[in-house]
Amino acid sequence: MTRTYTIAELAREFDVTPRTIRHYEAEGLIAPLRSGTRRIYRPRDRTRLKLVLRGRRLGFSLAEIREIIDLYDAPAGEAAQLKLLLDKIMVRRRELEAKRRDIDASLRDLDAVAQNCRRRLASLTLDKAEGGMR
Amino acid sequence: MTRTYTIAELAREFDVTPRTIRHYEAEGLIAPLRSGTRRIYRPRDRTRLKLVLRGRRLGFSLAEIREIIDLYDAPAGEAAQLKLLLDKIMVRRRELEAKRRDIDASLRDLDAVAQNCRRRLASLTLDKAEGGMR
DNA sequence: TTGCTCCTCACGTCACGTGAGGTGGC
DNA sequence: TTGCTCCTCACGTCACGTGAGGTGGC
Repeated sequence: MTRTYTIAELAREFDVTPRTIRHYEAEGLIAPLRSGTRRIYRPRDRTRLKLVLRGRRLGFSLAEIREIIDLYDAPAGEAAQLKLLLDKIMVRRRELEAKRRDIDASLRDLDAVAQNCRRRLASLTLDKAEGGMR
Repeated sequence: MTRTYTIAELAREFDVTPRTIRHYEAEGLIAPLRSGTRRIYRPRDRTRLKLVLRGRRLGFSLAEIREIIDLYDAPAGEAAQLKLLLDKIMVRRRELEAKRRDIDASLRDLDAVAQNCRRRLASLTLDKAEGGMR
């Protein structure tokens, strides 16, 4: 008897609205059990939701997220199939690395502004001290 | 006399549609010059567009992107203002670091699937070789 | 005049947000 | 019965996509 979750529990845990979780189900990304009309989420549903939300935070569309998650539980298959799967994985890898470069560039820009900010602040404090010495 | 760009040139360079660029102008994120009805983009407009697109690739909303870009050319201001600016910068920094953790987690997952994939592939090739030896 | 590039509506779409109104078990 | 949580429509919004129809300079 493994743990289950209600929609509100998952919504709270991942800080999204129930509507968002229902939407992912309507799009076929999650498939919880039902007890009458209520949805029952198993650990694997929770894991899937987690993956979807991580993809969303990185700016992927739901269609892209679906393809990425499909890579995780792709059928074993033939050698040709496995090579194709490896190719797809490598394409996604490169996309993620490109995103990381974007992040690093943004961090560099922010740090430059922050440094400039601190210099101005230091010189302001200095002026004030000199004013006091006059 | 510095360089200028047409909307089609920028659209090609950054691989977006002209509509996207016009939309950012409608939202007040870029403000190109006009020659009659045609838009004329200066280097600074191009830089702004670049920043907007980088923010978009990272999944920020246009409202967030506006706030982030505003951090770059915020007025000098008083010490209190500067401290507030530094606070905002640090908030954004933490957001970016969280995104980087998401990326690293995704890369680890993908690499695990890829490794598994390569193992299966290797064992398949081995089976084939053994088949030939029989 | 013919192309080409640009323009402004304006409706469609994707990923939800946000109520409106109704149901089911402590 | 009263709350509480869940449900299903269904319309609104944000960030554009995608034509439709019209204009201006080689």
